[in-house]
Order: sequence, then structure tokens, then C-alpha cells
Amino acid sequence: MAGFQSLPGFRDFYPEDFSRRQHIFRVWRQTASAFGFQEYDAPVLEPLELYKTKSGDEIEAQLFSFKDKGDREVSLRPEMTPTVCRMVGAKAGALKRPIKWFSIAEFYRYERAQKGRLRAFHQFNADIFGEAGPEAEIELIALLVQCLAGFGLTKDDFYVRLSDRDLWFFYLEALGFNEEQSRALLTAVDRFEKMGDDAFKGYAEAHGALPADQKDKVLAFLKVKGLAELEATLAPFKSDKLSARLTDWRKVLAGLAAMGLGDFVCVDLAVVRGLAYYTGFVFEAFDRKGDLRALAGGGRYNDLVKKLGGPDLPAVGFAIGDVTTGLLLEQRGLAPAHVTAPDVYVVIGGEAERKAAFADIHALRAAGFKAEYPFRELAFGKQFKAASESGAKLALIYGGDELAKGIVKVRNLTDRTEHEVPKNQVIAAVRDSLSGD
RNA sequence: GCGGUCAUAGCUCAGUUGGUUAGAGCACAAGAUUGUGAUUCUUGGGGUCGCGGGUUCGAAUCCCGUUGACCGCCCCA
Repeated sequence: MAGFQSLPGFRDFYPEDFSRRQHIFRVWRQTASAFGFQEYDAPVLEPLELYKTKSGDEIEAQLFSFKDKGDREVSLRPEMTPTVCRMVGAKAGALKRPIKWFSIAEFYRYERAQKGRLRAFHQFNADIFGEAGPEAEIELIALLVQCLAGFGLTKDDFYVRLSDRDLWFFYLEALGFNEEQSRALLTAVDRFEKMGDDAFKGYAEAHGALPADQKDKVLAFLKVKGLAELEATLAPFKSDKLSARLTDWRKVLAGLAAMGLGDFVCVDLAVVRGLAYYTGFVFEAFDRKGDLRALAGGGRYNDLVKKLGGPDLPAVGFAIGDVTTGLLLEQRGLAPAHVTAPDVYVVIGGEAERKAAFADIHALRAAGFKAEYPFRELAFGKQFKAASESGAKLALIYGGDELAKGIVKVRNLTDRTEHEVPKNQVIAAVRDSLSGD
């Protein structure tokens, strides 16, 4: 027990853990594929500069970064977005639009590990490039919902909060704030849910105290919880920008409602999402109970591909994490049982019978059946016990008596019936017995 | 990076004011059972009590340090 252990925030995946992880990946992959997204992958190690360019120099504190032996500044990837922007940007001219891509990959962040937040974790990333309209948001939010609903989670388990950074900027502009003030206010909005009034301290220090009537308007906007309320709040403002945004909002909500997903999505302008390269809609998925970290997050980032050296290409994307998703599935009893049961367990009389059994065991496996047998000679009683414990549906009995008659006994371990089949028809007999149920 | 709680077998835990060789249940393995699965019984493997140091005749127990997990702060792409 002493000796080595895994690094803090890193996990070992024992077979049982691995099968839970695979189940999560399988649902994500199937769902993305049904939505017409194509899978890609990319290097785990990237130039450090890629992340600094996207997020600023401060980001290095949260990275697994180092100098390689060629003196290059590199970092394990903390997220997929810059990488996929680089990839798409490099070939944007040759890719058919809209570009719908997804990936399932491991990421690394040098942070203090807590429940639901580790240093190494997996994310499902889905992005749409080349579509400036809200149709891309509809597609992605629908995908996000289905990526969680695919596990059996319902509208009572999770929901998606939809907000809009552009709408906030246009609204604050209409209230008379300049861009710098607006950014400071959005930081306050982001923290308001957690800190309450103290969230505005930072703004007051930089730009002076916020007049009471202005603050009321900001708080009122932050508390908007529906489209009708949003429209009413914005009605007094004669702004083309605001009315254009409202048109997009109606499209997104109407589209999702038409897909039957209205109950999964709510308007919630309190969401603005932290470090902001987002340029329009932003959204986050949470469990309804609210005792877990965010399940997923994403939004539009129209400027990023260009910022990273590519063409001017609009983009929207989101990521779902495996850690929080796994915790939620566990809580709701939706984590699948770890199943290792073979299709058939072969009971072998003794050394003499072993060779005859081996021929059929291998033929069964080559035909795609999961076949198990005991490595060592065991009493029949033991073997039947082992067969039963293995979870196999069938036992094939290769005893001296049977082989002398040129047959094999097939025992149904569920109803405990037995029948004999000619040895040269074992595979067909197994296929028949298994297709029965 | 800062504060708090915790750490005994693979898992869940017990372990008295510091006192002999640290225990239980579950799990795992063998046997009772050499041609049919249950139950039961017996037996076994597995611990330098997270790690290092200190106090003491004696430490799982007290003290200091350290590592890790969890909780809160910062951050959350």
C-alpha cells in the first residue's frame, strides 16, 4: 500500500470505473453521430503560446506547462477550443459548411482538486463553425440536452440556462455605460449569484459607485427569467441592436420548443461565464438539485478563430465534463452495472476432454461469442458453480461420456434444462439458444 | 496560492485513560463435495495503523512535519 500512488487529481480507472466511463463516452458518441457531427482528435501537448494567446498570460498558473528538451514552451491541453480553432482555421477554405465537429478527450489543469473538479478529466466537445445565425445555437443546445437525456436523465434532473453576452453589452450601452464599465459590470453580474451586493465592489472601486437607479436596472435585467419578461424589459429602448438580438432569441427558443425541448431550457441572464471570449449566446447545464458543479458550458465565440491566426469564422461550441456527469448519474442510479458475463461457460471433464473443448472454444470465440472456461482442472461441482457465478447463460459440457457419444451437452443455466447436440453442431446450437431470449 | 476536517485489510468500519501478537463484516482463495449450481460449516492469504520524525519503559492512540482525500476561499477556459 505504501510506495507509489497516482498524482493528486488524477484517477486510476479499474475495470469497473472504466466501464462506467465507456458508457458515458458511448452515449456521447452515438448522440453526436445522430446529430451529424464528425469526430476528430488532436495532440495532448500544444505550444504554451496557443493558450496564452486565447486566455492571457495569467492562464499559465493553471496549466501543466514546461519546457521540452528542445527548449520549447509547451503545455498539456487544458481545453479543446484553441486546438479545434487552429485545426478548422488551417483548412477552413476546404471544409464544407456548416462544419460540425466533436471530440472526446482528456484535459489537464493545474488546479486544486475538489469534488467534481480534478486535474485530469474528460470532456465531450462539440462545435459548429461557419454559421453566424442562431440556427447553430439551436443545433448545439439540442445536442447538449440529448447528450444528457441519452443517459435517462430528464427535465427534472437537469436544465440549460441560456444567456447572451451581446445582449448584456447592448443593454448596458443603451443605459449609457461605456465598454470598460460594461465589462466590469458583467464581472459583477457573474459573481452576484454567489456574493450578492458585494459583487459590485470591484466596479465601484474602478468606476465610482453605481447610481441606485442604474443598479436597479442591472439587477432587474439579471433576474429576467423568461422571453416575455425580456421583451417587456427591453420595450422602452429604441435600439436596432437590441431588437436584432431579440429576434435571435425568439428563433432559438421557438426552435428548441418545436423540438420538444422547451422544458429543458430557461432564460437566465445571470449566466455570463467567466473569462470572456464569448461574443453572443452563452449557456450552461446544471443539475436541478443544484448541489453539483456545472455539467456543461458553452457559447458563441465569433472572434476566436481569427484571433488565433485563422480566417474570420463564426463559431459556437460547448463542452460536457465526465466528472460531474458521472457524479450525477451515480446520484440518480443511472450508472450501468459492470457486466462481464460470458455467453457460454465451458465445463471440461479432464485433460483428455480439454483438447476437444479447446477446438470448439476457439471456434465459438472466432464466431463472436464470449466463451470462458476454467484454466485448471476442477471438479464438476466447482465448474457449475463457477459457470453460474460468471453470469453465463449457457454451459457447454465436455465430459468423457459425452465425447464418447460424439455429443456435447448444452445446459441452460437460467431454467436448468439440458439437451444434447452433436459435437459438430455446437456453434449453431449456441447461436440458437442465445437468440431464443 | 490560503484556511478547515479527515487518513486502521481490496471495501465499510471497531479499536477503552497510551499497555501483550491490531480485530469484525463484506469481498477474495482453498476444503467439506472426483458428473450438476443453493444454504451452511471449516480454513487461508492479505496491515511496518498514509509517510517521516519526536515524547515515553511502551504509540494506531499524544506532539511536530509531510503527503493525499474531502469542504470552503481564489479560479473555473
